Amino acid sequence: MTSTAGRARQAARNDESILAAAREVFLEDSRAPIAAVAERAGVGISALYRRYAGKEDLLRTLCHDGLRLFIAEAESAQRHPDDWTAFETFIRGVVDADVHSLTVHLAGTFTPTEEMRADAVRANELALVLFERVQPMLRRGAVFADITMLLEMSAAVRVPDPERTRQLRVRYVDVLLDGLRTGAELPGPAPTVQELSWRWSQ
Amino acid sequence: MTSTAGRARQAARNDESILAAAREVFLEDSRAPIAAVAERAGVGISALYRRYAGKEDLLRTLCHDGLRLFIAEAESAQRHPDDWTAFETFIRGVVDADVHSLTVHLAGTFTPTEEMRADAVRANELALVLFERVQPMLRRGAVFADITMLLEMSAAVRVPDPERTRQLRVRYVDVLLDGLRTGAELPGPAPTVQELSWRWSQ
DNA sequence: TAACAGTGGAACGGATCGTTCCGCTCTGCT
DNA sequence: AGCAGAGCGGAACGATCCGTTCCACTGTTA
Repeated sequence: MTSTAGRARQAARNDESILAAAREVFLEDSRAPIAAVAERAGVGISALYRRYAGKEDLLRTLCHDGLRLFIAEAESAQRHPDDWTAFETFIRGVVDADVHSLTVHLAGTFTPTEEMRADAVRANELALVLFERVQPMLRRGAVFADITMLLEMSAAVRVPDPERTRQLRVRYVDVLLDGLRTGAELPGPAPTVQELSWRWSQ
Repeated sequence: MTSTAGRARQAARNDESILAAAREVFLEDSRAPIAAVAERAGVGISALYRRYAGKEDLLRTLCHDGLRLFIAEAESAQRHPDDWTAFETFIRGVVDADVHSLTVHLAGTFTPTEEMRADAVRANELALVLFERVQPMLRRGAVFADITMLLEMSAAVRVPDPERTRQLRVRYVDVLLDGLRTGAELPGPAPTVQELSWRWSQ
Protein backbone atom coordinates (compact mmCIF):
# COMPACT_ATOMS: atom_id res chain seq x y z
CA MET A 1 0.00 0.00 0.00
CA THR A 2 1.58 3.16 -1.22
CA SER A 3 -1.17 5.38 0.04
CA THR A 4 1.15 7.86 1.76
CA ALA A 5 4.15 7.27 -0.46
CA GLY A 6 5.57 9.27 -3.31
CA ARG A 7 4.75 12.89 -3.65
CA ALA A 8 2.68 13.11 -0.53
CA ARG A 9 5.45 11.62 1.56
CA GLN A 10 8.00 14.03 0.21
CA ALA A 11 5.65 16.88 1.01
CA ALA A 12 5.34 15.68 4.59
CA ARG A 13 9.11 15.46 4.86
CA ASN A 14 9.40 18.97 3.51
CA ASP A 15 6.99 20.23 6.15
CA GLU A 16 9.42 19.12 8.80
CA SER A 17 12.68 20.04 7.14
CA ILE A 18 11.44 23.53 6.39
CA LEU A 19 10.48 24.10 10.00
CA ALA A 20 13.75 22.64 11.25
CA ALA A 21 15.75 24.72 8.80
CA ALA A 22 13.84 27.84 9.77
CA ARG A 23 14.59 27.23 13.43
CA GLU A 24 18.28 26.82 12.73
CA VAL A 25 18.58 29.74 10.39
CA PHE A 26 16.61 32.26 12.45
CA LEU A 27 18.37 31.11 15.59
CA GLU A 28 21.64 32.03 13.94
CA ASP A 29 20.33 35.31 12.60
CA SER A 30 16.84 36.50 13.29
CA ARG A 31 16.98 38.73 10.23
CA ALA A 32 18.10 36.07 7.81
CA PRO A 33 16.50 36.10 4.37
CA ILE A 34 13.83 33.56 3.67
CA ALA A 35 15.88 32.15 0.83
CA ALA A 36 18.43 30.98 3.40
CA VAL A 37 15.74 28.85 5.01
CA ALA A 38 14.83 27.24 1.71
CA GLU A 39 18.47 26.59 0.94
CA ARG A 40 19.19 24.99 4.30
CA ALA A 41 16.05 22.88 4.00
CA GLY A 42 17.21 21.75 0.58
CA VAL A 43 14.00 22.88 -1.10
CA GLY A 44 13.01 25.64 -3.45
CA ILE A 45 11.32 28.83 -2.40
CA SER A 46 8.00 27.64 -3.75
CA ALA A 47 7.87 24.78 -1.28
CA LEU A 48 8.02 27.40 1.41
CA TYR A 49 5.40 29.73 0.01
CA ARG A 50 3.08 26.80 -0.52
CA ARG A 51 2.97 26.35 3.26
CA TYR A 52 3.23 29.86 4.63
CA ALA A 53 1.55 33.00 3.43
CA GLY A 54 4.77 34.93 3.77
CA LYS A 55 7.80 35.48 5.94
CA GLU A 56 5.81 36.90 8.79
CA ASP A 57 3.59 33.86 8.82
CA LEU A 58 6.58 31.55 9.10
CA LEU A 59 8.11 33.62 11.87
CA ARG A 60 4.85 33.65 13.75
CA THR A 61 4.47 29.90 13.45
CA LEU A 62 8.01 29.35 14.65
CA CYS A 63 7.51 31.61 17.60
CA HIS A 64 4.18 30.10 18.52
CA ASP A 65 5.69 26.63 18.44
CA GLY A 66 8.34 27.85 20.85
CA LEU A 67 5.70 29.26 23.12
CA ARG A 68 3.84 25.96 23.13
CA LEU A 69 7.05 24.15 23.96
CA PHE A 70 7.59 26.55 26.84
CA ILE A 71 4.13 25.75 28.15
CA ALA A 72 4.71 22.03 27.76
CA GLU A 73 7.95 22.25 29.72
CA ALA A 74 6.25 24.19 32.47
CA GLU A 75 3.33 21.79 32.70
CA SER A 76 5.61 18.80 32.74
CA ALA A 77 7.97 20.23 35.35
CA GLN A 78 5.08 21.34 37.51
CA ARG A 79 4.29 17.74 38.32
CA HIS A 80 7.51 17.24 40.27
CA PRO A 81 6.58 17.11 43.95
CA ASP A 82 9.86 18.65 45.03
CA ASP A 83 9.69 22.40 44.57
CA TRP A 84 13.27 22.97 43.63
CA THR A 85 13.43 20.00 41.28
CA ALA A 86 10.30 21.22 39.53
CA PHE A 87 11.78 24.67 39.07
CA GLU A 88 15.21 23.50 37.97
CA THR A 89 13.75 20.98 35.55
CA PHE A 90 11.66 23.71 34.01
CA ILE A 91 14.54 26.14 33.62
CA ARG A 92 16.89 23.56 32.20
CA GLY A 93 14.20 22.29 29.86
CA VAL A 94 13.50 25.72 28.46
CA VAL A 95 17.16 26.54 28.09
CA ASP A 96 17.95 23.22 26.48
CA ALA A 97 15.15 23.53 23.95
CA ASP A 98 16.51 26.95 23.02
CA VAL A 99 13.00 28.29 23.26
CA HIS A 100 13.95 31.59 24.70
CA SER A 101 16.40 32.84 22.10
CA LEU A 102 13.93 32.14 19.34
CA THR A 103 10.96 33.81 20.97
CA VAL A 104 12.93 36.78 22.20
CA HIS A 105 14.85 37.50 19.04
CA LEU A 106 11.80 37.09 16.86
CA ALA A 107 9.62 39.28 19.03
CA GLY A 108 8.40 42.37 17.26
CA THR A 109 9.00 40.99 13.77
CA PHE A 110 5.38 39.91 13.38
CA THR A 111 1.96 40.79 14.69
CA PRO A 112 0.88 38.10 17.13
CA THR A 113 -2.43 36.32 16.84
CA GLU A 114 -5.00 36.40 19.57
CA GLU A 115 -4.33 32.77 20.37
CA MET A 116 -0.65 33.58 20.77
CA ARG A 117 -1.38 36.30 23.26
CA ALA A 118 -3.49 33.91 25.26
CA ASP A 119 -0.71 31.33 25.21
CA ALA A 120 1.79 33.95 26.29
CA VAL A 121 -0.39 34.82 29.28
CA ARG A 122 -0.75 31.14 30.15
CA ALA A 123 3.00 30.59 29.82
CA ASN A 124 3.61 33.44 32.19
CA GLU A 125 1.15 32.12 34.73
CA LEU A 126 2.65 28.66 34.70
CA ALA A 127 6.17 29.98 35.11
CA LEU A 128 5.03 32.24 37.92
CA VAL A 129 3.62 29.29 39.86
CA LEU A 130 6.89 27.43 39.50
CA PHE A 131 8.79 30.49 40.63
CA GLU A 132 6.67 31.05 43.69
CA ARG A 133 7.31 27.54 44.87
CA VAL A 134 11.03 28.25 45.11
CA GLN A 135 11.04 31.92 45.98
CA PRO A 136 11.70 31.25 49.68
CA MET A 137 14.89 29.40 48.73
CA LEU A 138 16.24 32.29 46.66
CA ARG A 139 18.27 35.28 47.73
CA ARG A 140 16.24 38.03 49.30
CA GLY A 141 14.92 40.46 46.69
CA ALA A 142 14.61 37.88 43.95
CA VAL A 143 11.51 38.48 41.85
CA PHE A 144 9.80 36.67 39.01
CA ALA A 145 11.26 38.97 36.40
CA ASP A 146 14.71 37.76 37.43
CA ILE A 147 13.81 34.43 35.87
CA THR A 148 13.23 36.05 32.51
CA MET A 149 16.62 37.67 32.74
CA LEU A 150 18.19 34.37 33.73
CA LEU A 151 16.75 32.77 30.61
CA GLU A 152 17.93 35.67 28.53
CA MET A 153 21.45 35.41 29.86
CA SER A 154 21.48 31.69 29.18
CA ALA A 155 20.37 32.30 25.63
CA ALA A 156 23.34 34.61 25.17
CA VAL A 157 25.66 31.65 25.56
CA ARG A 158 26.35 30.63 22.01
CA VAL A 159 29.20 29.05 20.07
CA PRO A 160 29.18 27.84 16.46
CA ASP A 161 28.58 24.20 17.37
CA PRO A 162 25.01 23.69 18.65
CA GLU A 163 25.94 20.68 20.76
CA ARG A 164 28.70 22.60 22.51
CA THR A 165 26.29 25.46 23.01
CA ARG A 166 23.98 23.13 24.89
CA GLN A 167 26.79 21.82 27.04
CA LEU A 168 27.99 25.29 27.90
CA ARG A 169 24.50 26.40 28.76
CA VAL A 170 24.21 23.59 31.26
CA ARG A 171 27.39 24.93 32.80
CA TYR A 172 26.22 28.50 33.11
CA VAL A 173 22.67 27.74 34.14
CA ASP A 174 24.38 26.02 37.01
CA VAL A 175 26.29 29.19 37.80
CA LEU A 176 23.19 31.35 37.53
CA LEU A 177 20.99 29.12 39.66
CA ASP A 178 23.64 28.85 42.36
CA GLY A 179 24.17 32.60 42.22
CA LEU A 180 20.46 33.12 42.63
CA ARG A 181 20.35 31.06 45.78
CA THR A 182 23.60 32.01 47.48
CA GLY A 183 24.46 35.42 48.76
CA ALA A 184 23.05 38.46 50.43
CA GLU A 185 20.05 40.41 49.20
CA LEU A 186 20.12 41.08 45.49
CA PRO A 187 21.42 44.57 44.76
CA GLY A 188 19.65 47.38 42.97
CA PRO A 189 16.04 47.90 41.96
CA ALA A 190 14.60 44.66 40.66
CA PRO A 191 13.43 44.46 37.07
CA THR A 192 9.73 44.92 36.50
CA VAL A 193 7.71 42.71 34.24
CA GLN A 194 6.94 45.47 31.77
CA GLU A 195 10.61 46.37 31.53
CA LEU A 196 11.24 42.93 30.12
CA SER A 197 8.22 42.64 27.87
CA TRP A 198 8.77 45.78 25.88
CA ARG A 199 9.97 43.69 22.97
CA TRP A 200 6.49 42.39 22.36
CA SER A 201 4.82 45.75 22.19
CA GLN A 202 7.16 47.08 19.54
CA MET B 1 40.79 84.20 23.07
CA THR B 2 38.75 82.91 20.19
CA SER B 3 41.54 80.90 18.72
CA THR B 4 39.63 77.64 19.07
CA ALA B 5 36.22 79.19 18.75
CA GLY B 6 33.80 79.21 15.86
CA ARG B 7 34.08 76.63 13.20
CA ALA B 8 36.95 74.78 14.78
CA ARG B 9 35.08 74.46 18.04
CA GLN B 10 32.02 73.12 16.32
CA ALA B 11 34.19 70.61 14.53
CA ALA B 12 35.67 69.44 17.81
CA ARG B 13 32.21 69.09 19.29
CA ASN B 14 31.14 67.08 16.28
CA ASP B 15 34.08 64.75 16.75
CA GLU B 16 32.70 63.81 20.10
CA SER B 17 29.03 63.73 19.34
CA ILE B 18 29.58 61.55 16.31
CA LEU B 19 31.51 59.01 18.34
CA ALA B 20 28.97 59.10 21.13
CA ALA B 21 26.09 58.72 18.71
CA ALA B 22 27.86 55.86 16.96
CA ARG B 23 28.35 54.06 20.26
CA GLU B 24 24.69 54.45 21.13
CA VAL B 25 23.37 53.49 17.74
CA PHE B 26 25.58 50.48 17.15
CA LEU B 27 25.01 49.32 20.70
CA GLU B 28 21.31 49.23 19.94
CA ASP B 29 21.78 47.57 16.58
CA SER B 30 25.18 46.58 15.30
CA ARG B 31 23.86 46.63 11.74
CA ALA B 32 22.34 50.07 11.91
CA PRO B 33 22.82 52.28 8.84
CA ILE B 34 25.39 54.99 9.02
CA ALA B 35 22.72 57.60 8.40
CA ALA B 36 21.23 56.73 11.78
CA VAL B 37 24.50 57.71 13.41
CA ALA B 38 24.53 61.07 11.66
CA GLU B 39 20.94 61.68 12.59
CA ARG B 40 21.44 60.85 16.27
CA ALA B 41 24.55 63.03 16.34
CA GLY B 42 22.55 65.87 14.84
CA VAL B 43 24.97 66.31 11.93
CA GLY B 44 24.91 65.65 8.25
CA ILE B 45 26.45 62.66 6.59
CA SER B 46 29.35 64.74 5.30
CA ALA B 47 30.52 65.52 8.81
CA LEU B 48 30.88 61.82 9.27
CA TYR B 49 32.71 61.08 6.04
CA ARG B 50 35.10 63.94 6.70
CA ARG B 51 36.35 62.03 9.74
CA TYR B 52 36.14 58.42 8.70
CA ALA B 53 37.03 56.79 5.41
CA GLY B 54 33.83 54.76 5.51
CA LYS B 55 31.59 52.72 7.70
CA GLU B 56 34.19 50.08 8.34
CA ASP B 57 36.63 52.70 9.51
CA LEU B 58 34.12 54.06 12.01
CA LEU B 59 33.31 50.60 13.29
CA ARG B 60 36.97 49.78 13.68
CA THR B 61 37.64 52.97 15.57
CA LEU B 62 34.72 52.34 17.87
CA CYS B 63 35.85 48.83 18.56
CA HIS B 64 39.44 49.82 19.10
CA ASP B 65 38.36 52.47 21.58
CA GLY B 66 36.48 49.79 23.45
CA LEU B 67 39.51 47.59 23.48
CA ARG B 68 41.63 50.40 24.88
CA LEU B 69 39.03 50.99 27.57
CA PHE B 70 39.16 47.32 28.44
CA ILE B 71 42.92 47.53 28.81
CA ALA B 72 42.64 50.66 30.93
CA GLU B 73 40.17 48.98 33.25
CA ALA B 74 42.42 45.98 33.61
CA GLU B 75 45.51 48.05 34.30
CA SER B 76 43.67 50.14 36.83
CA ALA B 77 42.09 47.21 38.62
CA GLN B 78 45.37 45.33 38.66
CA ARG B 79 46.75 47.79 41.18
CA HIS B 80 44.36 46.67 43.90
CA PRO B 81 46.39 44.67 46.40
CA ASP B 82 43.44 42.47 47.31
CA ASP B 83 43.06 39.79 44.68
CA TRP B 84 39.32 39.52 44.74
CA THR B 85 38.78 43.26 44.82
CA ALA B 86 41.06 43.66 41.84
CA PHE B 87 39.15 41.05 39.89
CA GLU B 88 35.70 42.28 40.83
CA THR B 89 36.61 45.90 40.10
CA PHE B 90 37.82 44.86 36.68
CA ILE B 91 34.71 42.86 35.83
CA ARG B 92 32.32 45.52 37.05
CA GLY B 93 34.29 48.21 35.25
CA VAL B 94 34.16 46.40 31.95
CA VAL B 95 30.49 45.59 32.31
CA ASP B 96 29.61 49.10 33.36
CA ALA B 97 31.44 50.66 30.43
CA ASP B 98 29.50 48.36 28.12
CA VAL B 99 32.74 47.53 26.41
CA HIS B 100 31.93 43.94 25.78
CA SER B 101 28.68 44.24 23.89
CA LEU B 102 30.25 46.70 21.50
CA THR B 103 33.38 44.73 20.78
CA VAL B 104 31.58 41.42 20.52
CA HIS B 105 28.71 42.53 18.34
CA LEU B 106 30.97 44.49 16.05
CA ALA B 107 33.48 41.68 15.67
CA GLY B 108 33.74 40.42 12.14
CA THR B 109 32.25 43.52 10.57
CA PHE B 110 35.65 45.00 9.80
CA THR B 111 39.21 43.86 9.21
CA PRO B 112 41.28 44.64 12.27
CA THR B 113 44.51 46.58 12.10
CA GLU B 114 47.78 45.14 13.27
CA GLU B 115 47.77 47.49 16.23
CA MET B 116 44.34 46.21 17.17
CA ARG B 117 45.49 42.64 17.17
CA ALA B 118 48.37 43.56 19.43
CA ASP B 119 46.00 45.36 21.79
CA ALA B 120 43.69 42.36 21.79
CA VAL B 121 46.56 40.14 22.83
CA ARG B 122 47.57 42.54 25.55
CA ALA B 123 43.99 42.80 26.80
CA ASN B 124 43.83 39.06 27.04
CA GLU B 125 47.09 38.85 28.96
CA LEU B 126 46.02 41.46 31.47
CA ALA B 127 42.67 39.80 32.06
CA LEU B 128 44.37 36.44 32.44
CA VAL B 129 46.61 37.77 35.19
CA LEU B 130 43.60 39.12 37.05
CA PHE B 131 41.84 35.81 36.64
CA GLU B 132 44.73 33.75 37.92
CA ARG B 133 44.86 35.78 41.09
CA VAL B 134 41.32 34.67 41.97
CA GLN B 135 41.20 31.23 40.43
CA PRO B 136 41.77 29.48 43.77
CA MET B 137 38.68 31.20 45.14
CA LEU B 138 36.46 30.00 42.31
CA ARG B 139 34.55 26.77 41.92
CA ARG B 140 36.65 23.86 40.80
CA GLY B 141 36.83 23.62 37.04
CA ALA B 142 36.56 27.36 36.44
CA VAL B 143 38.77 28.47 33.59
CA PHE B 144 39.72 31.77 32.05
CA ALA B 145 37.28 31.36 29.18
CA ASP B 146 34.48 31.35 31.73
CA ILE B 147 35.19 35.02 32.31
CA THR B 148 34.55 35.81 28.67
CA MET B 149 31.24 34.03 28.91
CA LEU B 150 30.42 35.89 32.10
CA LEU B 151 30.99 39.17 30.32
CA GLU B 152 28.93 38.00 27.40
CA MET B 153 26.03 37.05 29.61
CA SER B 154 26.19 40.39 31.35
CA ALA B 155 26.08 42.15 28.02
CA ALA B 156 22.89 40.28 27.21
CA VAL B 157 21.14 42.14 29.98
CA ARG B 158 19.48 45.00 28.20
CA VAL B 159 16.37 47.13 28.58
CA PRO B 160 15.39 50.25 26.65
CA ASP B 161 16.64 52.66 29.30
CA PRO B 162 20.47 52.66 29.46
CA GLU B 163 20.56 53.69 33.11
CA ARG B 164 18.26 50.83 34.10
CA THR B 165 20.39 48.53 32.00
CA ARG B 166 23.41 49.49 34.09
CA GLN B 167 21.55 48.93 37.33
CA LEU B 168 20.31 45.54 36.24
CA ARG B 169 23.76 44.52 35.13
CA VAL B 170 25.10 45.28 38.58
CA ARG B 171 22.42 42.97 39.91
CA TYR B 172 23.25 40.07 37.63
CA VAL B 173 27.00 40.42 37.75
CA ASP B 174 26.45 39.89 41.44
CA VAL B 175 24.55 36.70 40.70
CA LEU B 176 27.17 35.49 38.26
CA LEU B 177 30.15 36.21 40.49
CA ASP B 178 28.50 34.52 43.45
CA GLY B 179 27.55 31.59 41.29
CA LEU B 180 31.12 31.30 40.12
CA ARG B 181 32.43 31.07 43.66
CA THR B 182 29.78 28.95 45.34
CA GLY B 183 28.98 25.39 44.52
CA ALA B 184 30.51 22.13 43.48
CA GLU B 185 32.76 21.63 40.48
CA LEU B 186 31.47 23.33 37.36
CA PRO B 187 29.65 20.86 35.12
CA GLY B 188 30.47 19.88 31.58
CA PRO B 189 33.51 20.46 29.39
CA ALA B 190 34.83 23.96 29.95
CA PRO B 191 34.86 26.39 27.04
CA THR B 192 38.14 26.76 25.22
CA VAL B 193 39.60 30.08 24.25
CA GLN B 194 39.26 29.46 20.53
CA GLU B 195 35.63 28.50 20.96
CA LEU B 196 34.97 32.00 22.17
CA SER B 197 37.15 33.91 19.75
CA TRP B 198 35.71 32.53 16.57
CA ARG B 199 33.88 35.79 16.04
CA TRP B 200 37.11 37.57 15.26
CA SER B 201 38.26 35.18 12.62
CA GLN B 202 35.11 35.42 10.57
C1' DT C 1 36.80 90.16 0.29
C1' DA C 2 38.90 86.03 -1.43
C1' DA C 3 39.84 81.43 -0.32
C1' DC C 4 38.51 77.54 1.96
C1' DA C 5 37.57 74.18 5.67
C1' DG C 6 33.46 72.30 7.22
C1' DT C 7 28.89 71.02 6.47
C1' DG C 8 23.91 69.42 5.10
C1' DG C 9 21.55 66.54 2.50
C1' DA C 10 19.95 65.25 -2.19
C1' DA C 11 21.16 61.90 -5.56
C1' DC C 12 23.20 57.68 -7.35
C1' DG C 13 24.25 52.97 -7.97
C1' DG C 14 24.57 48.66 -6.18
C1' DA C 15 22.95 45.15 -3.35
C1' DT C 16 19.41 42.65 -0.91
C1' DC C 17 15.14 40.47 -0.20
C1' DG C 18 10.20 39.27 -0.28
C1' DT C 19 7.15 37.71 -3.49
C1' DT C 20 5.40 36.19 -7.90
C1' DC C 21 5.35 33.36 -11.81
C1' DC C 22 6.30 29.99 -15.21
C1' DG C 23 7.69 25.67 -16.82
C1' DC C 24 8.77 21.11 -15.34
C1' DT C 25 8.11 16.55 -13.00
C1' DC C 26 6.02 13.02 -11.06
C1' DT C 27 1.71 10.86 -9.36
C1' DG C 28 -2.70 8.98 -9.15
C1' DC C 29 -6.65 8.08 -11.78
C1' DT C 30 -9.18 6.83 -15.75
C1' DA D 1 -1.32 4.76 -22.22
C1' DG D 2 -2.58 9.25 -21.29
C1' DC D 3 -4.15 13.12 -18.74
C1' DA D 4 -5.03 16.57 -15.01
C1' DG D 5 -3.07 18.71 -11.57
C1' DA D 6 -0.48 19.02 -7.10
C1' DG D 7 3.95 20.15 -5.81
C1' DC D 8 8.12 22.10 -6.83
C1' DG D 9 12.65 24.73 -8.39
C1' DG D 10 14.44 28.79 -9.25
C1' DA D 11 14.65 32.82 -12.43
C1' DA D 12 12.76 37.36 -12.58
C1' DC D 13 10.70 41.51 -10.68
C1' DG D 14 9.96 45.38 -7.96
C1' DA D 15 10.58 47.65 -3.87
C1' DT D 16 13.50 49.11 -0.41
C1' DC D 17 17.64 50.10 1.84
C1' DC D 18 22.25 51.82 2.38
C1' DG D 19 27.00 53.26 1.58
C1' DT D 20 29.14 56.70 -0.77
C1' DT D 21 29.69 60.73 -3.69
C1' DC D 22 28.85 65.29 -4.91
C1' DC D 23 27.60 69.96 -4.87
C1' DA D 24 25.90 74.12 -3.19
C1' DC D 25 26.19 76.88 0.88
C1' DT D 26 27.94 79.05 5.21
C1' DG D 27 30.73 81.02 8.44
C1' DT D 28 35.72 81.94 9.41
C1' DT D 29 40.17 83.38 8.68
C1' DA D 30 43.83 85.94 6.70
